[in-house]
Amino acid sequence: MQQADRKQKKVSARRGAYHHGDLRASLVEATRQLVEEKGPDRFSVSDACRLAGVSTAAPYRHFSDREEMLFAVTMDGMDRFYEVMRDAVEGLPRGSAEAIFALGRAYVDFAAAEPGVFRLIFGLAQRQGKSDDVRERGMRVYGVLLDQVAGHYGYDDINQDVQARAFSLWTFVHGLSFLLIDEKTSQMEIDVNLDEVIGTASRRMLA
Amino acid sequence: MQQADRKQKKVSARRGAYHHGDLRASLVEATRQLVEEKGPDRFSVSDACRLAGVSTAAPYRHFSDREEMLFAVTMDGMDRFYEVMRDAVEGLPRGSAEAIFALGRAYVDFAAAEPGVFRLIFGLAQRQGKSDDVRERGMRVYGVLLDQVAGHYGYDDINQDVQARAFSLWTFVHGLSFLLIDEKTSQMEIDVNLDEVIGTASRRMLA
DNA sequence: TCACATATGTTAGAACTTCTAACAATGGCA
DNA sequence: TGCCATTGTTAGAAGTTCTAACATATGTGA
Repeated sequence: MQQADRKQKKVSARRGAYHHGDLRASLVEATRQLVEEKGPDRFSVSDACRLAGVSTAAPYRHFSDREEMLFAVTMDGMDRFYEVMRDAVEGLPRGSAEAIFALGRAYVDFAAAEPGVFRLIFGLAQRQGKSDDVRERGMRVYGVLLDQVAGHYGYDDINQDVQARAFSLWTFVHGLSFLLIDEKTSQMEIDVNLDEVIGTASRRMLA
Repeated sequence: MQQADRKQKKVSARRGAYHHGDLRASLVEATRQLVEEKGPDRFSVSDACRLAGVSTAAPYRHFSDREEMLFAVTMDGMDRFYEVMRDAVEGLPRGSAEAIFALGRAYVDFAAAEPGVFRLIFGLAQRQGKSDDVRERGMRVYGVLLDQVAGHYGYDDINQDVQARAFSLWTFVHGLSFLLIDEKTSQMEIDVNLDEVIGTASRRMLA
C-alpha cells in the first residue's frame, strides 16, 4: 500500500506549524481526490491548496506546474494499477482462462473505481507520454497480460501470435472501460453483464 | 457536407462590418479547429475569439458559456460521424463481413482523423450526456452497426444475441481508437496493422 | 549550543481566464 | 423613414496559474 491514509479527509498537517510535514504527499493526495471528484480537466491547483490548507504558491516548491501535479498522481496511479493487475492473477494457474479473465475484470474494475486516474493514465500521458516513467510503468502492466497470454499457449517467450492476441484483449477491455465510465452504456440503454461480456470476448479472442 | 468551407483559414467575415455575417458558425468552426489543435481541455474561448476576429464577449450572444461552444462542436461532430458510418456501408451487402469490417475501419479512421472531436463525443458528452440531442445522435450511429449485425445473421429485428455481438464490436473498435489516438501503441512499441486487427477481431466476434 | 544556509512556507501581484453589464451600431420591418 | 431587436463593443469583476520577494523553520558544522 503506497497510499496508507487514503481515507483521511483532512490531509495530515501538524496544526499551527509553519512547515507542513509532508506537503508534497498531501498535495498529491488532494490532487487525486479532486481529479476523481471533478475530472482531470476541472482540477485546479487552488482547489488542491484549499484542501491541503496552504497558500496557492506553496505547491510550486514541490512541482514545477499544475501539469506536474497531475503527473505525480498519474505515476502513483500506474503503480497501483500494476499492483491490482498483479494481484488479480495471483494464485491462479499461469495462462489459465480464469487468470486471463481475472485480468480483464481487474482492468475494468480499476477504471470504474478510479475513472479520474484512469483517464489521467490514458489521456494525460499524451502530454508527458514520451517520459520513460510512463513507458516503463506501461510496459510493466502490459507485461502481466503478455505473460498470461503466452502461458495460455504454453510459450515462454512473447511471439507474434501472443502479441496480437494480447493486444486484442487489451483493446477490448480498454474500450469497455471507457464506454462504462463515459456512461455510454447507460445512455444507449445497453445493459452490460461484465462477467459475461469479458468472459465471452476473452474466450473468442483466445480461440 | 455540413461544413462546406472546412479549409478556410480565416473564417468568413465581411471586412469592416460591425456585424459579422454568421458569427455563430464561425465560432463553431474556430472551436473545432482549436479542439483539434490543442485538445478539448486546452481550448479557450479567447483563442476562438482571436481566430474569428471578434471581442471575447461576442460568443456570449450565441452561446451561454464555453461548455455550450464545445457542445455545438460535439453535435456537429456526431452528425458527421453518422454520415461517415452510413457511407462506409453504402453499396456493401447488408450484414456482410465486408460491411461490418468497413464500419469498424470507418470508426477508427474517424477517431484518427479527428481525435479532438472524437474525444469530445465520448468524453465531454459526460457533461451534457443526459441531453436528448446526444442520446438521439448516439442511437443513430449505433443503429447502423446494430442493423448490419442483425443482417449478418439474417434477422430483421435486434435480438439479444445481436445486441451482445454489436456491443462487443463497438467495445473493440472503441478501445482500439483510444489506444491509437492516445499513442499507447507507439509508446508500447506495438505495431498495429489496422486491417488485420479489425478483420480478425470482427471475424471472431461474429463467429 | 549557536549561527546560519537551505528548505519550505507566506503575501503581493502580473498575466491570463470566463463571463456580465452597460453601451453602440446595424439592419429589417411597420 | 424611424424604431427597436439583434449582435457587436469596451470595461471590469472574480477566478486561474505562476513568479518574486520576503519570512520562518530545520538541521548541520564550528
